[in-house]
Amino acid sequence: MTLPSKEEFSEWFHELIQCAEIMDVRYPVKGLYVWFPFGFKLRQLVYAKLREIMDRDHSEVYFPALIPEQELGKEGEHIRGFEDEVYWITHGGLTPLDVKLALRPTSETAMYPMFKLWIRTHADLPLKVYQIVNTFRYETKHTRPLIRLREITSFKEAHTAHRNYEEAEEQVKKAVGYYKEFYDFLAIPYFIVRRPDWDKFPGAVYTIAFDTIMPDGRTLQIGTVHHLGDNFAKTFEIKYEAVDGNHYYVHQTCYGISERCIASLISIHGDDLGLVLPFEVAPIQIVVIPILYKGKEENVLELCEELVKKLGKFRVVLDKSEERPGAKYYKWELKGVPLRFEIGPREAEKREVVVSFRDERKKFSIAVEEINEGKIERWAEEMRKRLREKAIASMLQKLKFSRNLEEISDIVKSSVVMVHLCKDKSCGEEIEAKGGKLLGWIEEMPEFIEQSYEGSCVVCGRSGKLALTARSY
RNA sequence: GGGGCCGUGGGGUAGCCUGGUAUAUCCUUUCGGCUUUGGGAGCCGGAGACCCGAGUUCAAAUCUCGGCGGCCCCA
Repeated sequence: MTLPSKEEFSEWFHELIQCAEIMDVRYPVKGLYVWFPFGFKLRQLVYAKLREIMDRDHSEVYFPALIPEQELGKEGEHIRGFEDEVYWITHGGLTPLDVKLALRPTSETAMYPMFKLWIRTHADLPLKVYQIVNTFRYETKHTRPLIRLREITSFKEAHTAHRNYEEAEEQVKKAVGYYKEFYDFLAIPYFIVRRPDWDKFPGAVYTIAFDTIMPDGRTLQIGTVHHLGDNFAKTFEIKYEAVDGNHYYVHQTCYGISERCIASLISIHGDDLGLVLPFEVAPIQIVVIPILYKGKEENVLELCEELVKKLGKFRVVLDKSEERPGAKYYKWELKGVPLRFEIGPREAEKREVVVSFRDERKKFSIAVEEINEGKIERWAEEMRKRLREKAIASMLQKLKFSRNLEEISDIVKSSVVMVHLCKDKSCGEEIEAKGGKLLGWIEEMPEFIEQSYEGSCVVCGRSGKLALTARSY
C-alpha cells in the first residue's frame, strides 16, 4: 500500500482516497462512488461546520429530488444551461409517465414554485433557506471522485428571496462572507472571482465564484454565489405585497458548495504519506501508540489509558493492535491523524509522552502532567496556521503574473495566470485562445497577492482589472 | 465533440502477439500459528482471480463482435 508521489497528482489523488478509505471507486456505475465510513465521518465533520455557519442566517429545509418537466423548463436560459445533462425518469414500473420527471440537477425549479406559495407580503421576506442534498448531472467528460460526479452527494444549496435588488445584493455579500469563514476554517486559500457574463450561472444576473489551485496547477471551483435578480421571480411569478399596497417581484440569490470542498481539503493539505487534516475535522484527532516489550506492558498500557481518559473530549484511538510501532505510524499518518502520542517503557518510567504533529513529523517529549485540553487546542490552532501558510506558499508557486499575451499559452500549461483584462468579450476570447479558461475578475483582493488591481488590458491596452485564466477542473 | 489505450484474487501484476506445456505467475492483502515490537519484521501453513454476453475452434484468459466499466490525449 504505497502512495504515488504527490508530484503525480492525478494518481496520488485517486490512490489516496481509496487507501485512506475516503471513497470506494469500484461502484459499477460511471461517476458514482461510495463513501467509506471514515470518509463519511470526515464529510460529516466538515459539513457540521458548514451547517453551523448556515444556521445562523438560514433555515434548513428539504425539497423533493424529482422535478416535473414543465417546471424545469420554465426558465429558458436556465434549462438551456442544463438540458444536456439532466437525467429523466420516464417510467413508473412499466407504465410510461404522462409527465417526465427530472432528477434535480440543482433545485431552483423545485423550490421556486413553492416560494410563490410561501411569499405573500413583505413580512414574509427575506426568505432564507438551505438544504444539503444529492443532485444529478449526466457528465460526459471524465468523471472523478469528489470532483466531477454524476451524482453529487453533498450539495449544500442556499436560496434566498428579498424585497429588491439591493437587499439581494447585500445577501450576496453575506454569502461570500460565510464561504470565506468556511474555507478559512479549513485553511484552504481561495480566490473570489466574478465570472465573465458569458460564463455565469444560467439564469443569474452575475456569479461570484470561489476558486482554489490544485497541486497540478489546475483550478477547482469550490463555491459559487449567484445574484438572480428578478429573473426567476418573473418566470415563477414570485411576488409580494409591499407596504404601499403594490405587488412587486422578489429578488433572489442562491449559492452552493459541494463535496469539492473535501476534494480541495484532501488535495491541498495532503502529502506523500497521505492525508493531512486540520484538527477540527479529523475523524480521529489523536492516536496513542503503546510501545510494548515483553514483561513491561502493564506500566505502558496504564499510562496510555490514563492519557486517553484525560483526552476524553477529543476523538482518540488507542492502537493496541499487534503491528509494530513503525507500521502504525505510517497507517495513522495515511489517515491524517493530526496528533500522535507514543508511550514506551522509557516514557512510562518518567511519566512522559513523545508527541508528533502530522504536518511537521518532528518528535518531542513532554510530561504527561503538562498535557491538557487547552494545550491540545492551542496546538490545533498552531497547526491550522501552519497548514494555511504552507497552502498559500504552494498556491503562490503555481500563480504567475503576465503582461505579455504571447507567453500566456506557455505559462498556462502549468500555472494559473494573472493578467489585467478589460471586460470586453473579444479580449476574453483572445485570452481563452491561449489554452486556459477565463475564470473572471478578482472580486476581493486576497492579502497574499501583491499585484495592483488596476492595469492596462493585456490584449487591447485599455483599462483593465486583475483577472485569472487557468486550466480548470 | 474527436481520437487512442486497457479490463486476470481485495489492490498491483506475469501470461495474450504465436489458442493446447497451466494445478494461471509474482508482490501486496487476508486468516491461523510461532516469533518479534522505539519508523513499514521474519518463518510455516491456509484463503482468494481470467468483466458480461455472443461467435470462431476439437480446444479461448489468449482470436472476432457487442455491452458494461476504467484510463489517456486533442478540441
